[in-house]
This record gives sequence, structure tokens and C-alpha cells, in this order.
Amino acid sequence: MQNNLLAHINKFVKLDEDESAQVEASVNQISVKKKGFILRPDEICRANYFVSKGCMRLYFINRNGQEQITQFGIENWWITDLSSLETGHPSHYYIQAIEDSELVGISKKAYEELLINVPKMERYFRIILQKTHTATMRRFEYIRDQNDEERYKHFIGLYPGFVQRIPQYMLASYLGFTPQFLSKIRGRKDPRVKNREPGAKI
Amino acid sequence: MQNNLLAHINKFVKLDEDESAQVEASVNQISVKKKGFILRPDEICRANYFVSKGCMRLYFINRNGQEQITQFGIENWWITDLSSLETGHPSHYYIQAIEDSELVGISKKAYEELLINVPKMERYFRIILQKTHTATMRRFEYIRDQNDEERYKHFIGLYPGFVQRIPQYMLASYLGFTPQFLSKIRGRKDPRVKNREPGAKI
DNA sequence: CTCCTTTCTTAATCATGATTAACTTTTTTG
DNA sequence: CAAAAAAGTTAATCATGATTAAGAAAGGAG
Repeated sequence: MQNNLLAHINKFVKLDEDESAQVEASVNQISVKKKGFILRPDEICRANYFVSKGCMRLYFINRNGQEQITQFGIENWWITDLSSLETGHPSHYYIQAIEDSELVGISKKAYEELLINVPKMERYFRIILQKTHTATMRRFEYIRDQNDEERYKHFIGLYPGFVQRIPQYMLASYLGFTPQFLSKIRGRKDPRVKNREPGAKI
Repeated sequence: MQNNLLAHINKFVKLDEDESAQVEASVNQISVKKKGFILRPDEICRANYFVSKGCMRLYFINRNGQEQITQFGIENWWITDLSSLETGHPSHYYIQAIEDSELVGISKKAYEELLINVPKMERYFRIILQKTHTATMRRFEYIRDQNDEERYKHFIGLYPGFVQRIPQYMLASYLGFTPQFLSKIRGRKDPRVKNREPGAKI
């Protein structure tokens, strides 16, 4: 397999050859071109997706018709609509590739069988979910402790590399404000340049 | 044991007698009086707490000095600062009893040992964390799809019984606005009474 | 390399909900 | 039961960020 799922799993649990083979047999590789969708509203979410390469986004359209990004998925993160996947009810989310991406998908059925046949995977997913939970709690904390401008500055400080990879309007959506407001913040980012004399050399 | 932890676990995995005994041996009962704390800032969170009876809240004080409730814990929910519990770093959260409460605590050490000795508990916690994750995603969705007034009305529609159990200012904090604004919303809740004639009988 | 689409910027006006402060009502406690 | 503490209300003013509407710049596809 030319993906990094097994390497990721082995950071948390040590699989033997047979267990690794069972994991490989449970998943399938998926390539998505930039702007391609692997989930759209009214479809049932069919798998949990491990991002092996590239970048994905999970979003929905709110009642004002605006895209609301709730999650990004980059290398070594899982992305899915867990609610739709578990219940089998139609999703109201989109999952779309922001860049050409390589995913490793595991269907609900394969997931459930794998957890029974390879108990270490139960442990792996428990650990991943704990990490997801602490990350989400931290995100909530920022929302309640900082205003939009501070949260934007904090985010670009934390993930400068990631910010380069996505359009600004997507970052605005993820952080919960409008692209116009993000532009306004950036416009007043470095007040020093505003004091430059007219006609001065740069 | 006079708590409902084992009953809760058995909704998701079937424990035999020996496994049940191991669970019981791993946990300890804690009683907290109303307004009592089981975690304060700068302390290391020592356990994950299952609420057997009563009601707890998890909150922090933001930089404006206001309490920000991030989670409530009622019967059959777990509550903790998972980040502090896992890393051993000091918490910046409070966990406080809103009512006299009965908790079942499991320390980090007992948790880790139990997961190894009773693999079914690995499964139980994986399932609980999945439920927590879908609940949190839904909460995010509401934040991005509704304004504060709509979110308040939606919440009291979903959990009318719970709303009775807690002071309004705590609900305001959980929903992310001020008690004054909640009062304002409630003041305009039922416009019909505003048309009553002066002096009319009620 | 040029056209067309996507993304970003700017500015004026507007709305939601915060802040402040005073006061009332309810609950708790000695 | 009385006093004190906690919780809830009201209203005036203010700030953050949304909305609307253009236009500019950047990026891709042919």
C-alpha cells in the first residue's frame, strides 16, 4: 500500500503482520480531484475517510445560503459525517477536496468487522476520538475567549503553513465570519505602512 | 454498588461477572454537595467522572472575568477535563456541582489498566466518544445556523426538563450570551400578554 | 497569452447582542 | 422569620461584525 494509514496506526498500537493485512483488506484507496465531492446533501455517508495526501473540507449550507465549514481534513486526519455514517440517515453535509487528494476509506460494515477481528483497532479509534475531542474542546474555548479578529490572528500563528494552502474565504467560513470581515482585518494588519508618505519608495 | 454505571456500560457491551468486578474495583464513589468543586484551575484533573445522580457543570473564566460553561453533565454522562487528565498539565477549568450529586470517578491509572485488562471497556469508551463527537458536531451546526434567540428557543424545546433544573444565567453562559440578553428574549417571548387592557383580570 | 472564473478588497449602512448600572424578586441561611 | 445572598429584569448606550454592492486582482483553461 502506498498510503500512510498503517504508519499512523502504528504510532498508537503495534500491529503484527496478520493484523496489518486485515486492516489493508478492510479499506480502499480513493483519489479525488480538486473540487471533487465524496459526499453531498441527501446522500448517506458511506465511509470514514483517512486523508493520506491532500486536503478536504466538511461543510454545509446554512439557511442563509452560506457555506459553513465545520472541519478541514489534512494529511493523517480522519474526516466523515459520523452521524450519517452511524445512523444511515441522509447527510446534510458536503465533503469536498480542496486539493487533489488521496484518501483511504473504510465503510461502516468493514469498520465494524475490523473492530471485532482486530481489537487493537478498537484501541486505535478510541485514542483518535479522544484526540478529536480534546481538539474540539480547545476550539470551543477559543470561540468563547476571543473575538473574531483575535481568533484569526491566533489561527494564522498556529498554522501558518496551512493558511497558505486554502483560500481566505474558506478560513473565514471555518472561523465563523465573512470574507469581507477577514479582508477588513487584513487591511488593518500592519498600520505602519499607512504612515508611508505619498510617493515614497517601497 | 448503588450506582448506574454498570447498567450504562451494559447498554453497549455485555460484561460477565468477572469483568463487572474489575470495573467496580477500578472506580470510586464520590459525593459532591451543591456548589462543591471537584476541579479548580491550576489543579491537575485526576479522574473522568460518570454522573450517577445530580448535575455538574464544566466552565472556565474568560479574560473578561466571565464564567463560560462549555458542558453540563447530568445522569449517565461523563464529565472531565480530558486534556488535563491525559497530559497531566494543570487545568484551567472548574468542575462544579449544580445539585447535590453522586459521581463515579476513574483515575487515569485505573482507566489505562482497565482498558488493558477488560478490552470490552476499550469498546465502551470508543462508543461513548463517538456519541460525544456527534453531539458536539450537532452543537457546532446550531451555532452556525441559528442566531442566539433561535438557539435559545430550540434548546428549551429540546430539553424543557433540564432547563428547569438550572439557573437562567448558566443556560445563557452555555449558549454563549449574557443573562441580560436572555432576560430580554424572555420578555418578548409571548407578545399576546402585551395587548391585555390595563386593569384586566388575568 | 487572453478570456473567464474565482478570489479578494473597499466602503457605507445596518443589526445583533454586549456593556453598564440600577433595581426587583427569589432563594438561602443563621 | 429576617437578613443576606443569589438570580433575574429593564433600559440606555455602544461595539463587533453582517450585509450590500462595486470593483480589482489573481488564477486557470483553452
